[in-house]
Amino acid sequence: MTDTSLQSVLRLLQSSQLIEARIAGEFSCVHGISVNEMFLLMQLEQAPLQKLPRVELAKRLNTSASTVTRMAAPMEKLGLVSRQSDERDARLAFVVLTEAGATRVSEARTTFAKQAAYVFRDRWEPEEIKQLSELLGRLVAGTPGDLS
Amino acid sequence: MTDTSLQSVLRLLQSSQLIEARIAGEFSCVHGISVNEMFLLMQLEQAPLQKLPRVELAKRLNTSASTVTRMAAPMEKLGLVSRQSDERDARLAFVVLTEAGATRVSEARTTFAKQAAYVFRDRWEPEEIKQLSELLGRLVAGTPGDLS
DNA sequence: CCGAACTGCTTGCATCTGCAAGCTTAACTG
DNA sequence: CAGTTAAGCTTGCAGATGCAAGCAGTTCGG
Repeated sequence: MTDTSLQSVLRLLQSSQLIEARIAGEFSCVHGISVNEMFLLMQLEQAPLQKLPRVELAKRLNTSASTVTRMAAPMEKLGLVSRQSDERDARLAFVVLTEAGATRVSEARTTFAKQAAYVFRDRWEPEEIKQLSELLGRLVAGTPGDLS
Repeated sequence: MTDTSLQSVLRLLQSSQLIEARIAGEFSCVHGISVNEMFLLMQLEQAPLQKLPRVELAKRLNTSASTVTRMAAPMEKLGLVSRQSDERDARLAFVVLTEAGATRVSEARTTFAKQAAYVFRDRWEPEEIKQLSELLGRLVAGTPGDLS
């Protein structure tokens, strides 16, 4: 008799790997950015002023500050984000979404949505996808970086 | 108006990151192996003869052959798996689950199950967890490495 | 029987990531 | 006000991973 929670988490991690592997290659070829880079842009897009301090961004992406530093550098060269410091607190270095970044993330989301739809192609009723979305929503609810 | 498939996949990837981050540290401290190493052992455990060729193992773990080679090496030194070649086909190098490996994966699964249960602590009805498990089951169904 | 194509595995290289240490700046304490 | 502590960011180092190349062994076609 297998534990239900165990089975859920196993399947969750496994399906996540599966989907990412299926999506990642084509996605980055089309848009020149990785899925994680899109996530970064989406976090900025969602922020009130389209900008966030690096530490805050790290929390929302479930990653470390050093990773954010290293992700932002090449994206800055591409002009997708820019750097901005705070007048009050000279320690803060905001990552700011540029217009080019906003355009890019919009295009990327479209591609991503198509790939997501393909994951559920046939065999899935709209109602079931909605159900899955709501259940997963409870797992991410209340976390700092809740997209969607 | 957000697309439901998009939302589902976003939440799926995000919750996967979240859960892995929450679980990984304690897990590897307790058992001396990573979650991915446990997955490798579980694949062997599930195989008919508790052994698999490296390429097959790679497919089931959704990873590359080189990763399997590099994961197996240290685990062999720990005595959790051993290497065995095929009499008929000298190219094949099976990864074989040892008794020590079987013991370890059993212990690890127990810890993992506790951590999985903790993910759903309060706010989740057993029925909901089951529902989530079944929906995710449809995503992994038919894939070569379906655990659970 | 022999060469060509293929399969399974390993290894060099590049990339991504986290941790710990270090730097700069801010806040707190006596 | 000075010294200490803390916060934000970056960087050196180590570990994990994928791709492409290379090697060994098998299979297929003539």
